[in-house]
Amino acid sequence: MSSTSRGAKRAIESRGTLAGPPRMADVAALAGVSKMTVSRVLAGTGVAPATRERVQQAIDELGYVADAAAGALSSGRSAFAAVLVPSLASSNFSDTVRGLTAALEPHGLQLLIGDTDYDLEREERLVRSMLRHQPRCIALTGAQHTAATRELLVRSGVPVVEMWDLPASPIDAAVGFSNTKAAREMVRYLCERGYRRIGFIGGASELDRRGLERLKGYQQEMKARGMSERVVRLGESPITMSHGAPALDKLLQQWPDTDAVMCVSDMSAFGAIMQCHRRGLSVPGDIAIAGFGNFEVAACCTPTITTISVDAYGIGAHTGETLLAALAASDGNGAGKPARASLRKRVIEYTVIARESA
Amino acid sequence: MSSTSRGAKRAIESRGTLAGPPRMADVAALAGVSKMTVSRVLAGTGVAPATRERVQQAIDELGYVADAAAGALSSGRSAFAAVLVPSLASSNFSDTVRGLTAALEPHGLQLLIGDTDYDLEREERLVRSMLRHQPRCIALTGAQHTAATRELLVRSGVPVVEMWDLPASPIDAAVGFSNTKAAREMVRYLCERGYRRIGFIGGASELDRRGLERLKGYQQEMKARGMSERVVRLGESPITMSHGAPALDKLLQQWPDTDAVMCVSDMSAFGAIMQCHRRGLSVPGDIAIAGFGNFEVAACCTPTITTISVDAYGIGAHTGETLLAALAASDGNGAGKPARASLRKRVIEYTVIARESA
DNA sequence: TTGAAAGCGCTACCAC
DNA sequence: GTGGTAGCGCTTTCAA
Repeated sequence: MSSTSRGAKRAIESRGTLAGPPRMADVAALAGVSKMTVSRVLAGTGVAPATRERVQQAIDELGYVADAAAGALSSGRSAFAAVLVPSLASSNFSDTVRGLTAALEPHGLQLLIGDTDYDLEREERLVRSMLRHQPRCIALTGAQHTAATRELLVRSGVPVVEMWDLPASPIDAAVGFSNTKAAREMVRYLCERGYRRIGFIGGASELDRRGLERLKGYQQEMKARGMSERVVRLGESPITMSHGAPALDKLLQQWPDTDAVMCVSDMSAFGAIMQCHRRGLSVPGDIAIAGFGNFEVAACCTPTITTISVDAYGIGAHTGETLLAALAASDGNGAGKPARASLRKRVIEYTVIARESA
Repeated sequence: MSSTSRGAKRAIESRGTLAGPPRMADVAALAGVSKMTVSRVLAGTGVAPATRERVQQAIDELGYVADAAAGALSSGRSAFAAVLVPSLASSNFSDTVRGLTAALEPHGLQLLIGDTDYDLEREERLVRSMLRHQPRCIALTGAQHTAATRELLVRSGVPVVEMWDLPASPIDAAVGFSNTKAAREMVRYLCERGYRRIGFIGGASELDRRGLERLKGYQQEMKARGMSERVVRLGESPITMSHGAPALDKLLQQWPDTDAVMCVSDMSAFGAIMQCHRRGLSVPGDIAIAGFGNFEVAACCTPTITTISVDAYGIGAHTGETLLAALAASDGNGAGKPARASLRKRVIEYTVIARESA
């Protein structure tokens, strides 16, 4: 656009030489109909079969691709749905994104995916950036957000679902489970198996809220049973496989008689188990190790890892359904009731998967 | 918009009662300037400090968020960059996406991320869908696409980079490496270590093109050395951890004297190693096992896995830079030279990481 | 079933 | 440094 003015660009086109991609008007001209008819063909609404055929041919011939920005501007509604996850690298969250995609894509929604990197400030920036595209709905991870993020979200009037947690006061709605309760359940499981000197391995930073919730659950249940805590926190959250080994070493150094370890995730549990192998400790003979999340590695590793299974894909799928319901509700109303009014909390089940390691 | 007409909506607003989110005109009115000045403040161009201050206050007070669709339509350029990867669940590809994000986000580009699920038809649908949003540039994975995809891409005039491979005739440019050569290098490494009866474990389907390239490399090098092939293909590509165990069993059943196994990725290598543990085979004492990709598990597992390290993040980062260069070039030109003209192939280095398993 | 006109919210362009 | 005007490409609305 540096050498051609707006007017000039169209002028060229009207002379038959296309400057840039074809527009709806070009399709209309080629098919001998009005723009409106082309628009109707694209939308799949009331056009005579013969006309539709001609228009479709013109579309194919020109390789026409409708401009979504213009459509969104004109109709007042985009086809975007925004999703924010802490990390795309975690299979847990990528499964959630897959679930969301499966639910929303068939309804013509295009996902705007963002990776917050476990950073609330970055989440705020991403929310602001995504809001510029007028998404129809938003899915966030977790209950923790900056005040500005909440404000932006509330003001946007767009239905919001928070995933992977059950916030006390959600922005609109939530689809998740109590990480604290789930962790308590794992402690209970270990106790039933006869373990009493149970340690916990988790990350050192405050970034991974769900990890902190799990630690809290461990602490609550240990306290309730009058057992003393053995907590090792090490590495930037969320800790990965490679942190498992040093964390196990530190735990055994501080409390050598530990008979079971509960890890904040299967990743660190795996690292810890590998370290046990290196130290010549048998799992669970010498020490039991449990994980969280039921990642693939937990089922493949030797010994297989006892863990808590969470339906990550289901969280995404349910979130998608919840969001769709909200959109349908707001379409039905006289634009008065906001979409979010129809949203509710939805609790996702989790289960302890007993395997070889604990 | 079901009960209020377009005109009515604005009319309400002009009476002071906002129907819907604030617009630029509302900000302008509140700040006592024209829309253009607000637009300039947002763009960060030539506005007197005092004016800027007032406008910013109005923006904050109203919680104004500019509409990207309107901006894109008016300026003729969106702020989108499209990325298509086969799977978000693979840390390899999510690292590539992170690299792309790091390169493009600082330039104000918003990533449109798509997951093709290793499906070329789905890739075509996603490309079509993304093209509707007029992305400034596109990054795809692999060299294989449907004819329609190529046509769509070429017609769009948008710079395209294909990642993770070095296509013979790229659409525009490529950032990747030869998976075939890399695999040959691993065979050579194993030979240097004295292994001769080398097997290969990979997926059964044709979906994972890069996996097939690696198989080809194995076959080429084995043939060149006059060694006979031992190939097990099992499971939907890309095969994961859980396929490693049955594949190893099958390989040893068919060729019991195998002394080394090269796996299509670290995932299957890990599964194979775990199966060796179960069978009481020592790695590499009884059998050597090598992977591909240098995933985290390769460094954490016991024994640590010999593998080929590929800079997945770097592929994304370089792709981002390549794309940015193309955009800058097209901005500089008199809109004549298309952006893609300045694109070239870029070869990414890989190295064999010698670890314990082979 | 089809078309014409108006306008969505913003930015390029040119005046001042 | 600032404002007015004219669209960007599409869909809504209403008339034929």
